[in-house]
Amino acid sequence: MQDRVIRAIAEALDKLGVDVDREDIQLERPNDPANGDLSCNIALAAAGMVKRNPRDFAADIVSNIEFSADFIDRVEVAGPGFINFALSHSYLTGQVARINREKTEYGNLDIGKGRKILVEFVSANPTGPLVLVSARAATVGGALVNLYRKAGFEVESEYYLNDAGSQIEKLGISLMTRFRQRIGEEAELPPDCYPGDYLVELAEEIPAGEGKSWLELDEQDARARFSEFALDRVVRMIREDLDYFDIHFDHYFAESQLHRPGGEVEEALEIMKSSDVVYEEDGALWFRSTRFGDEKDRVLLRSDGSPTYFLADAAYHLNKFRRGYHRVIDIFGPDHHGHIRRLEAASSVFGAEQGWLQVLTVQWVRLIEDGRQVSMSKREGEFITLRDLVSDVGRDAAKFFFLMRKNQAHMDFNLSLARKQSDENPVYYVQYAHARISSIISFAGSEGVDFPSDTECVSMLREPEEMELIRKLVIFPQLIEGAVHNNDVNRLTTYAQDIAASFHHFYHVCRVVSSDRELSAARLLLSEATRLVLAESLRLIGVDAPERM
RNA sequence: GCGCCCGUAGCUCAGUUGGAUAGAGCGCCGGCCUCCGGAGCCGGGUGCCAGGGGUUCGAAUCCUCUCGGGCGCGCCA
Repeated sequence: MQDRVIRAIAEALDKLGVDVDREDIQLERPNDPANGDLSCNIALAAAGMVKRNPRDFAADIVSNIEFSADFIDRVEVAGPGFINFALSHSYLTGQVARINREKTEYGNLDIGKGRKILVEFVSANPTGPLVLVSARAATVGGALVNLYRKAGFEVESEYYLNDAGSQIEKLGISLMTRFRQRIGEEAELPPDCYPGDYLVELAEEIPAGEGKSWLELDEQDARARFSEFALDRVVRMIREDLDYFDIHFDHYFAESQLHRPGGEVEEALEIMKSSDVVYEEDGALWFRSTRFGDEKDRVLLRSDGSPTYFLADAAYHLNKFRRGYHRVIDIFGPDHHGHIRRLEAASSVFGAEQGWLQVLTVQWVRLIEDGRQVSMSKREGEFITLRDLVSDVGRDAAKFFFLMRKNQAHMDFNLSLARKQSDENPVYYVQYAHARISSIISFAGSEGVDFPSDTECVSMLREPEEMELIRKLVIFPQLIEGAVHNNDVNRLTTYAQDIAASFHHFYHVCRVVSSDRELSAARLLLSEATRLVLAESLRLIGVDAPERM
């Protein structure tokens, strides 16, 4: 739709002998409907170049522009020199028929052209249950995956499992301590270990005989046994949490595999050495990341020769790069934003182009109840978890609320509001619209009004509320495009609320099922088109679209 | 001190990658069910868009400085 308009403007400019890049011709949607459906500012933007008054220039463009009447029925100059286009009635109503035809494929785009991308998210350390930030990241990541798929990318989702390194050792020590306590030994949890109750529970699950036999091994082997046991259970717990939240990953990528002999850790090191971006100092090996805009250089190998967390992370990105993704998106928590530069630096050493790695950050979530902040830690070492939140407010409300904010903004999560199963809660507002439409459609069927095989009847739609609704349904593909382009999944929630509101307005003014059979058929098609767009928006967000509630 | 993020209505936040008169939800007040779902609709807003400067036809949006809040700044992960 936009392409057609841009082409027509470009042709008009050609006729006037004005040379403008097609890229520079941009369309937008005016907020005031009096200004039409699409607006172009090219006359304003190019007035300086052609040394003309923008309004006169715009008028010249308008008089040279050509459209078929079934697409655009009005083109006019307005304000300081905007060129405004009003879509024709037959084009708009025709879109209602189109949505009914394309169904869930409406809004599918081909900007991905089947290229592969990877979205890595959550990736919380497997040392305990998932907490709130992870829930937010899971929601954003899940929606992003859906969105990119809709835009024509081949998308894979991945969870990076830090199953190596010191925190796993501490996890083992923590569990070992809990086990000792369980069998009546004197044992105290060392500092820096994990004090959460879940480890006490895990210690109960270890068969007593087996646990005791582990304790008889030498210190290091004993720890390893407990670590292994803890890791297995905690990972299982995390997967269950994600399952419960209905977020699924194509891959779980274990850090430990990077450390295998000849693995990516070694390779990444070799590449860096041969790229002349490393140096030795104080017995350690450093990456000269400042050369790529990082604040300081980073250690790759400690003076005892062991690899840092960063080296493994870099190696992980080398692995991703070799897997041939067109683009890789990482979603980081607020405490990791300092890692962005160094990973971009490492990626470019491995040969990735600028922009290959896109890192999004999600910010902390504060819970608010009755206007006051809820303390995030229940007791020492126990934080409010994803599971706590979901069992409190429900999956749909949690996801919807997370996506009402842009991901890089801090958010106050209004628990009292999210819990309410009433009109005040925006999730139910949107879901209610979907349920209501479903109900109307089945009512229509019971009254003998069915979907017509011939969709000509849509031309009968002409009430202002009908047209307002149609205009909003028509922008769905552009909404998807903008959301993908900016990695802005939160636009979908705003849009869904907007569609729901427009439907309710329509519903209160226009009776769908009436004695006028043709009009009823037309409104049934409009209702179904709305339902399809709502359901699809909710699907992308990861929220159910119920037929009854 | 340095870096990143944030600052928009009483509260929580949108704001279409620089556009025309800045929007929604919550809260508060008042209306609307003999009729397809009242979890709905209609009406009620004096916002120095944190503040100063700049860029241009045009700024909540871009640049710069200041103020306020969050998070980072380890041979931890």
